[in-house]
Amino acid sequence: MVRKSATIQDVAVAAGVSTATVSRTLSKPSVVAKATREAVLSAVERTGYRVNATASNLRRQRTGSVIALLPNLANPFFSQILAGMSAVFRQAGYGLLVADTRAEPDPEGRLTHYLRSGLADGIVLLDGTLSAASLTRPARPPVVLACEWMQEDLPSVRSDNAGGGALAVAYLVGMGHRRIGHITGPQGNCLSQTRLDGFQAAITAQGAQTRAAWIFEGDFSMESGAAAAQAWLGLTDRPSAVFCASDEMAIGFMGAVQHRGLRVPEDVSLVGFDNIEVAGHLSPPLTTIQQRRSEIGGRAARLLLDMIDAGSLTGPSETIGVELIERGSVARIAP
Amino acid sequence: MVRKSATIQDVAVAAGVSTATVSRTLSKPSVVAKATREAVLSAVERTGYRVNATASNLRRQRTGSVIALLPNLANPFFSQILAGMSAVFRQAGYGLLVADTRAEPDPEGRLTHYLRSGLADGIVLLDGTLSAASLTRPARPPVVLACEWMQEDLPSVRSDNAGGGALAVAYLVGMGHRRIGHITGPQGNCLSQTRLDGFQAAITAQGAQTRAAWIFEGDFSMESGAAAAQAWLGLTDRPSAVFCASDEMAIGFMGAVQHRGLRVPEDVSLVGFDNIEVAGHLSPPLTTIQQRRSEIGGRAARLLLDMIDAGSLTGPSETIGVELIERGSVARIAP
DNA sequence: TCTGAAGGCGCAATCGTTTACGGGCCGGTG
DNA sequence: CACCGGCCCGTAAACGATTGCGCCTTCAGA
Repeated sequence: MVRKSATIQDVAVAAGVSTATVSRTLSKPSVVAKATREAVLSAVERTGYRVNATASNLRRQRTGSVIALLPNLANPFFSQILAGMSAVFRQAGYGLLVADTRAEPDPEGRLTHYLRSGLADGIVLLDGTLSAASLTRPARPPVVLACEWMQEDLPSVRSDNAGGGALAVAYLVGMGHRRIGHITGPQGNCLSQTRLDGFQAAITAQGAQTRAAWIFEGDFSMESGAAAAQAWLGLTDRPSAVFCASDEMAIGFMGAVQHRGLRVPEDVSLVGFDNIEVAGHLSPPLTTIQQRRSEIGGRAARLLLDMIDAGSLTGPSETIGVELIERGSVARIAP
Repeated sequence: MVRKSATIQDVAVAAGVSTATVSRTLSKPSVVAKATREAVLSAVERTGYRVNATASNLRRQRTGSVIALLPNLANPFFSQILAGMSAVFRQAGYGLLVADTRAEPDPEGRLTHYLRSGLADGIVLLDGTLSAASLTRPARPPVVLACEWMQEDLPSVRSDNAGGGALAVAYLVGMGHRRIGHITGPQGNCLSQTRLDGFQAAITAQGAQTRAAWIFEGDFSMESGAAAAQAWLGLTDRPSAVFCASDEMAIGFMGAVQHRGLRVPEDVSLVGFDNIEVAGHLSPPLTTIQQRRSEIGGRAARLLLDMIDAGSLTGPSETIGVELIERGSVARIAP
């Protein structure tokens, strides 16, 4: 027969105390006498007791886990943020559940589901496009947004996206570029908009120029970067540099123009955004704006934990600085 | 005051039945009379009742979640397998917990911890290097390995790695190559070994040649691919093609030789392994062996669910076929 | 010696479900 | 009419931990 694992009862018997004392020894060791504590710990050791998290959670009216809702688990960008959260939650004794919102139909329904399900003590939302009406429900768990943000005043942790756009432009101008294009993310996305705003403000501030025909709409994917390259190739009057709102679009762009026999950075300079791992191994290696993904994840996790502890539905938003990683995809040109 | 969410008691009162009937209606609708069932469902609707998973799990002696242990959450290769598992587990009503084994010290201890903790009803292990002695414990949850495998007879779901190596060689020979090198994964890794075996068997079978100096040891990373390129550059007698045991190493290799001013595929042909997303957007696009990562994840998940249902610690291993994706990193040469 | 406070511990209720068991009720059969 | 077998459903006992309440000891101070 399979021996069930020991319960707190077994430990209590083995130590000659009550279950209450065992429980206290394990959770608040300071309130039990030294001798008792040692007897209990020894009994725990002997019986191989492990606290049953389910029972504990039921009694304590919590679930012991948090859930991360992300648009696409397969996207390395998101999974690196997850990695940052993972360690923080684990140390705090929370399990990290993951769910892919876009893998199935009705992503907003999924969010609503998780808000109501009581499956988690908190939610990290990595998809700012979801705007569930259920966020106004009174008895929902705390939610923090990572990377993206929404109109509702949910706390969020994100990079300085506008600053990144400005940084890219300043660098390009410093390298002698005056005519600068941009590939945006999908329309309506907060990241797209903020990076575009930062880009345009810096263009003006730096005395560079851009124009409507040089602003290509993408969706962060490599394919859309390649499509932008086609549009760029079709221009009679091309910008000498393009700031891409994601590394993936920069890669798509680069691959497509190289495929046409043009060269980066001689024929066009590129600056990406994200600093994904492959960026440094391309030819030429990609100059890009680095987001500290792991830190974003870690901060979001800690923020959520604070809210859970405080029983609060709101908290302070945070902005993480970005920096430019200089590599080889931008040419120095004579102005 | 914050209204707690309705319990099964509230529903029972609202429907004028006992809690047992409510529970039965929700889990085995066929055993309650139609009229009763409708009354209960209506009461559920009215009260906004949601079953408390923690209480249910406690009573049913399960946890309702499975845990995926992966060496590195930030690695897109693994996260895509996760994505494949995610949907399957969700539909089966299981939550998917993730944990990063290598993010913290003592990965084997972590595995042991999860085996004993009772936190999950099953474990998907994506790290074949862990060989916890605890796997022999009698009362452990079922475990399946995905991608990798171990000496112990745990069920596993993996690609046809040897077949992939052979496929690469056959293709290269078909393109006229006779002198073929290889970048392996880390020594001792089962994937490395199997791909190497498939490679060498095919070299012999196809009448091509390789030699010890053309076999470079890598670790699947871009850096190690770049290092292999340095070694390759240092050879006086170079192979005309290199089969890389991962796309990442192929990318590192390609970046490094291009950086030296050599060209792919004119100066060296490359075949990768995995077909990661960026492979098709490189210049040249990378010819590679495709692994069906999402399917691996899905199959592993289903296998684990079967084992959980059957209360079994063993199950059938599966091998998923691979295919060669022809792109532009291999030149046709005159033999 | 008596009193009060405080430290240490046990009793038992409680968290919300599931499910074995048994008891009505109804209809059919002998 | 008695009996029996199915349906349905309610009663109540778990599942394993946490914790408010209160009792008992001990010890210091008067």
